[in-house]
Amino acid sequence: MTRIARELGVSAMTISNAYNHPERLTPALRERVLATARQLGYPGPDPLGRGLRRGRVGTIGVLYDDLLSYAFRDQAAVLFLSGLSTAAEAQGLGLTLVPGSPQGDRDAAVVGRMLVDGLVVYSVADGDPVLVAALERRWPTVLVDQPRIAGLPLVGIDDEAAARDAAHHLIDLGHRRVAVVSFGLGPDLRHGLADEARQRSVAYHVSRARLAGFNAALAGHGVPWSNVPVFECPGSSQELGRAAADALLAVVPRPTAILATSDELALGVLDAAMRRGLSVPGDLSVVGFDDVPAAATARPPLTTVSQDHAAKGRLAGQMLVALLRGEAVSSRQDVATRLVVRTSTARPPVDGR
Amino acid sequence: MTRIARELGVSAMTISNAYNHPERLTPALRERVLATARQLGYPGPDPLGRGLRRGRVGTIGVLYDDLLSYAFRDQAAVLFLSGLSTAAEAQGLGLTLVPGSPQGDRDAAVVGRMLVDGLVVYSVADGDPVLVAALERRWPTVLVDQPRIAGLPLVGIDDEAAARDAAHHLIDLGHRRVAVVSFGLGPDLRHGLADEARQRSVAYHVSRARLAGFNAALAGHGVPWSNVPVFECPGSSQELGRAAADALLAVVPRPTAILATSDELALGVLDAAMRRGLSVPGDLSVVGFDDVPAAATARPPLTTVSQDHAAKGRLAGQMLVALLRGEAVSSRQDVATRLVVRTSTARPPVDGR
DNA sequence: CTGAAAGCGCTTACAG
DNA sequence: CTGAAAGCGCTTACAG
Repeated sequence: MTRIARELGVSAMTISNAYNHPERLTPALRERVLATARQLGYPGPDPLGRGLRRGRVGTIGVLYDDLLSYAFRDQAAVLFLSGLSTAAEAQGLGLTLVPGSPQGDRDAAVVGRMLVDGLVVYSVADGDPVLVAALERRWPTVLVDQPRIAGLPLVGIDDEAAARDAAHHLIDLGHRRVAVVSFGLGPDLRHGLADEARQRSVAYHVSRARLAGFNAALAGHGVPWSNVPVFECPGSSQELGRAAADALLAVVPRPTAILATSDELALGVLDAAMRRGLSVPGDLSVVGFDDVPAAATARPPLTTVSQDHAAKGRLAGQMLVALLRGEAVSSRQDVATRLVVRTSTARPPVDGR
Repeated sequence: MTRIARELGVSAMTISNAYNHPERLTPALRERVLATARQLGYPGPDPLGRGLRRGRVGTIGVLYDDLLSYAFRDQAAVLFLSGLSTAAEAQGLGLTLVPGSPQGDRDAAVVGRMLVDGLVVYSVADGDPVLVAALERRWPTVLVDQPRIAGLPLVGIDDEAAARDAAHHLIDLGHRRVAVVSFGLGPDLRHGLADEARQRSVAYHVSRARLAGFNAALAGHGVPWSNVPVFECPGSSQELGRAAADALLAVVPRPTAILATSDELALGVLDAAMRRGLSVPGDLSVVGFDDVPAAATARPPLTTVSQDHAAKGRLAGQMLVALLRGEAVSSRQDVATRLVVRTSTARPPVDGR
């Protein structure tokens, strides 16, 4: 910047104004500044200098679960980020995704290097060391799909009620042999049936709440939770859902219905059923969660819990923007959910097997 | 930092040393510094101040294609990032993913806000405005799966030769009615058969090279390229591959083989074939590209072009680290590829339909 | 083992 | 319409 100033015989401040307050310069001078900059290869003000002076860097950080490998395989997460980036862009804010390590051993030191003005925390495990370190920085922060933390606004859905409705729907249809396919209960990538101890130590708010909702609805109608196998997948993808269903459907007598905690998993379940020659919903009913676009076009179209992921992202972004402006923000915003009944659910087969 | 210094009656420099050069302090003093910091809620040196002074922020940026929505749906991209983050972490460098906008209208202004020491550019479309703006910043940069840019080191594979081998394999088996399922030819998210004009204007290096390889092998053996339908998908996912195959397999006479430019697409093709009751490889041969883990476990296991994505990421990371150190770096590093023949390919059906 | 000084690149009040 | 000065938070030589 000094180079350009010297070259033109003007002050550094004039260069700064050429970029930040064009109206303060005569158009001719501004043109001369930009032309000289181009010529000397000056790419515009260094964001470090600006950031230090302004106390703002113009970027929002997104903290998500360790598992980069799965975080974006779920259309729900992608829709959320798309809504968030819409809100950020509207304010001229950039978005930085702080990646996890695929081995799940992300180093909390990355937090000390983060150059952001605020943070959106999206479905991170309880006690995640990066989360802990980030909270210490006391950035303006919005939580999404997380347990409450005092003083931090939260965006979410009523996971437990939504899950209860989903399970209720199966009960109403007459199902009594129900199994669950769930994404991670903890950050340690377990894969397989989750026993009682495992279920008691769930580290993800969303998993905890949805299982609790399933439990409440089923147990309330004569299906003891201990009779409901819960297959845990280390993420949310069709492949994992398929593998989980392969395990659950090999049991005799087979479950007549499967509740999945995401549509991606549920789509995998549909696929596994088809590969085994089982008819959905004739032999097996399947319920998803999220209502991603693929749920409606699946074969058969998926009964699922609908929520507006993009709206959730936009809302979180707007709340963070308000926080950055020092405006008051409501401590909790719930996005509505709604059970969408399509044709992947029906009464159980008459022979009950 | 000044607060802590004042509180303890020491200089700011001592505080800095407590964090950056612990050995320069007596352990007792260091402990006092850290304790006071904790007490006063000081989270450690502000990375902005450090960055400005050091001329380094300790973070590598990754520029990838506009489409966040698809970038991570492909296991190949995820493996690449995992390799890259391994190399970055080994040097204590953070990784910042600069997200695109899902609508493909990412604003080049984000570049002016990026706080990074260097850049890895991963399969970005020719002329992408963010890429153009980023190159103007003259950060140390490594290109991956991109066309050459003078002065910038490049990591890649010989896409054209690998594609040629894949197509050759089908020719050798006797196939003459071949179709192609390709991921994006341009950043504009088209979906459907790509005519000649579209194929001439391919904006992604990788798509261009692979189509050229298919073309060379097929045309060289009596299968004119104009007879080979190329179905373009706006990304790389199983769903898109399935939809593409549905379109291609509806044609009479049906192709006896499909070449896909990624395994994700090929897995979708397998699924579409199965849903139509077609046997693979009895009725249809399918070839993928990438050899992601799911290729080997697919049903049937997928014939595909194998490349080591994680190694590619590690290599790119190591080259960027060398660049940041001012070390010399070779201008081009190719990762090996190899056609892995599994059981998704065989001779065409005798009746040829 | 600890400190005083300079300066990284920028922008904000305040003058003129 | 343009400028001189101060300072954002830090760390690096250099002294002592």
